[in-house]
Amino acid sequence: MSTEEMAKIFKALSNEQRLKLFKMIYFWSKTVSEDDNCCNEVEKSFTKACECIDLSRSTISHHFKELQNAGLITCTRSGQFFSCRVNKDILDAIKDFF
Amino acid sequence: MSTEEMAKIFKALSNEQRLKLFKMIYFWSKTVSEDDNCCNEVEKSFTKACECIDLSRSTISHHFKELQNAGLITCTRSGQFFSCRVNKDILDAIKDFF
DNA sequence: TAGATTGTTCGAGTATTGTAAAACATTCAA
DNA sequence: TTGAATGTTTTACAATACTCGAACAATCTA
Repeated sequence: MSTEEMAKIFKALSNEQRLKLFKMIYFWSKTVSEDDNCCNEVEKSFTKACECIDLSRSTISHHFKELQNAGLITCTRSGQFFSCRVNKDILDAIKDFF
Repeated sequence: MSTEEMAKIFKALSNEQRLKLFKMIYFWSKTVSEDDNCCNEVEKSFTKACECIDLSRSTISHHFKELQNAGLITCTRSGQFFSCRVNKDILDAIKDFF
C-alpha cells in the first residue's frame, strides 16, 4: 500500500469522534448477540450513534462517509436504515505495516 | 490505550510528509549498514531529510516534534546532530488494537 | 395520504493544521 | 575567534477539517 493511501487511512482515524464510530462498528461485529446497547444500535440507525457520541446527524453522516472513503468500512442501505462492516483486508494491511 | 491517545497517534501519521519521515526513521533502524541513502542520513541530519522530502527545515522540525509528542519516536541530540528511534511499544499497542 | 423518522446535501462559521521565512542559539571547523 | 552549518522558535498565512442547522429526499406507519 502506498504512503499516500496509508496516510489517508490514518487521517480517517485521526479524529477522536470518528475513531469512536469506527470502534462501535468494529466491536459491534464481534458482539452481535449482546444486549441492546450503543454498539448494537449502530447497525440499525446512526441516530442512536448520535445519542452515544453527541454529534448532529449531519456530522455523523459525514464521518461515516470519511470512513467509507478511506476503505475502512462498507455500508449497505436497507430501506430507512443501513448496516456497516469493517473491511478486514485493510486492517490486515495496517498490521503488516507496523 | 484510550481512544484519545489512539486518535493522537493516528493524527501524527495522517500527514503524508510526516508519515514519510516516520518511515525513514523506521526503516533506517532496520537497515543500519546500507549505503549512504536518505534513510541513513536522517540519523545524522534532517537537513538531508529536507532534500528527500522537499520541505523547509522549520517544517521538518515541526513534524519531528509532532511525532515525538505522539510518542511514536524518541530523539536524542548529540552536538549539532541528533538521532531518533521508533518507540516499539507504541507500535505493538497499535497492532493489538487492530 | 399525512406525518414522523431517517439519512443526505449544502452553506457557513470556527478551529486546527501545514508550511515557510526570519531571527535566533548552538556547535563545529578553519 | 569567526564563519558556516544545524536545529528551534515565532509569526503569519493559506488550506483543511469539524461541526451544525436548514432544506431536502426517501421510507415507514397510522
